Amino acid sequence: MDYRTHSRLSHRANIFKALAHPSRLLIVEELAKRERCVCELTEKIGADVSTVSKHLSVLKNAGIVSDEKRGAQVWYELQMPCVLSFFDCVERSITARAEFQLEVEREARS
Amino acid sequence: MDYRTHSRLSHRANIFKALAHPSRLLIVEELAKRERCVCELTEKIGADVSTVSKHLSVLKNAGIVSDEKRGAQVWYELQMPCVLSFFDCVERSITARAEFQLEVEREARS
DNA sequence: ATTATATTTGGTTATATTGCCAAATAACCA
DNA sequence: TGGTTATTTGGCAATATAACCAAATATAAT
Repeated sequence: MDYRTHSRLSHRANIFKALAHPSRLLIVEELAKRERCVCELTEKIGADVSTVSKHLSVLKNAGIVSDEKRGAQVWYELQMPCVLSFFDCVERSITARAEFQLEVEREARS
Repeated sequence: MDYRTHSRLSHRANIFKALAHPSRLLIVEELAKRERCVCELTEKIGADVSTVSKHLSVLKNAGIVSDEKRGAQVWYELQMPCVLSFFDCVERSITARAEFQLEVEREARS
């Protein structure tokens, strides 16, 4: 793989990596509804605030969310709404696979 | 986060995780053009065959590709073509961010 | 039958990720 | 001012990933 290709794909991989965690996916789903402060997201996720803060920093560095400080709180907003359409793609694939598995098992039984 | 939500998001995260590596993204791009055997992909990637084989197994376990053995070779095929449309989404975001950075720098200079 | 090619698997080492705690920072309130 | 709340950062321990080599397996070729 030449340097230029590797650089392009590494950049792209970083965005996938940022989304590759259940808590961060929950954050994205919540931010798709409306902006949220760290305390609200911490409540939803049920982990230590410091952990959630680090997850948010991963998403922010990838350009997926942005933050804005208002008073003592920091509010996060989704900056890449097109990830949501990929969730649909993933969901369809998961469903298709589950159905395929059932099919295989049905055939194995018969 | 309740158990059901966590399970759903973990599953989804596994798909993102499978795509979160430059070599695996290259594999997806190549398979988007046509099916490929392991040796062809190994050539393109420029890593040890065993490494490429393991990358392929990650993609296969995630349901992103499928494999078929023909003679001594194993041919891989893309099973989740909708990932390609997400690449566009990611690319647009990367470009938008790069332009934003330039803007910030321009303002800083003036 | 033996050799060569294609692919996967096991093992090891190096590196990256994740989670929590403690501490630092910042804004608000009494 | 002093205390409380919201958030981030540093550090550490546990776990997960990734790369290569060596070895195992399967097919093709001589």
